Amino acid sequence: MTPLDETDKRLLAILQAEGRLPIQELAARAGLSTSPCWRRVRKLEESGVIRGYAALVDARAVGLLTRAYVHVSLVDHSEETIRRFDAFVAQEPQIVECASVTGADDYLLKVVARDPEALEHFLMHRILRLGIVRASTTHFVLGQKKETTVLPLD
Amino acid sequence: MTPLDETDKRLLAILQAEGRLPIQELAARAGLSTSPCWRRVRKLEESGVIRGYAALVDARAVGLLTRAYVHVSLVDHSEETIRRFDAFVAQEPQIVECASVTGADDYLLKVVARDPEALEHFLMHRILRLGIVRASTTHFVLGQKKETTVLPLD
DNA sequence: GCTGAAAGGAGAATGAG
DNA sequence: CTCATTCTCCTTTCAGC
Repeated sequence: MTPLDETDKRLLAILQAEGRLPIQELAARAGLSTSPCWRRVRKLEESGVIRGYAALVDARAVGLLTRAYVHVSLVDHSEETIRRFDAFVAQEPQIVECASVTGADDYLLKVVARDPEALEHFLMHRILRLGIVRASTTHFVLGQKKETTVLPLD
Repeated sequence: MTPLDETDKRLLAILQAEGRLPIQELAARAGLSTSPCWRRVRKLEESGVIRGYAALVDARAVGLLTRAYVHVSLVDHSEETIRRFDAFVAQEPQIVECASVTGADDYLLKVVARDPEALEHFLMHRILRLGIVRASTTHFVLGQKKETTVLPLD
């Protein structure tokens, strides 16, 4: 848990954009040689700063043309209700984000689907039929202006 | 643009979870040998189905403890206003998601910050001071239940 | 801590069957 | 798709700054 120095941040910035870059090139771009570069990356991985590596798939190319943000309120806040909702979210691959949030509603979900009809069907038949959702408000995405996995590192 | 077969989908599913897996292991897990596996992956990359590879960084580990979703309405919908807002979003690394959405507001942003104060400061001094935001509603994230880059592939 | 070099082994990438 | 081959890159260890 030792804080990141400027070199670590440079490595992370590069790897966030190009996760498969060979250590040699990474080292060259960050201005150090391969041995310490390799050691640093390994440390970042082991300490959990780098949670993993992922291929980023284009949603359109796999036929997922529709997405929406859905505000959700539960019927109550018993342990059992929350547990069931969490389990549902975890197990449902169409839900790609879920956070409990401040405001009038309990959760904000991000849902992907093939088309608006499929999304509506998912809302009606999978979420609302759970029997634990009191109310929901859906915001369909008209245009995705930005969507990045890159976090700012000051 | 040829549609994905089951083997492609299996490769994508694996690579979405482990983007740095060696081709040999990937091939073994998907049940084919290395050459055709490598060729398929290359095709997926070139055709844009795989947009790229990224190291996933743990937000907490780099001191980003706070995030929020922000609904935003612009003062007007002139080309100039929209252009300025888009440019701002694109250039601002703390904004990790931005979509224009249906509903009462124009945009929904996802913003990350060091702490709630830094987030409030970002909203007040960077977004609202643009002079083109009419109204905004902020939902602070209390708990991130799910956050994945993995898309469902049917 | 860092660099540079060097070595063996692993994996990427291609061509032919 | 399999097989075989070439060549790049990874990974480790050493030396020395």
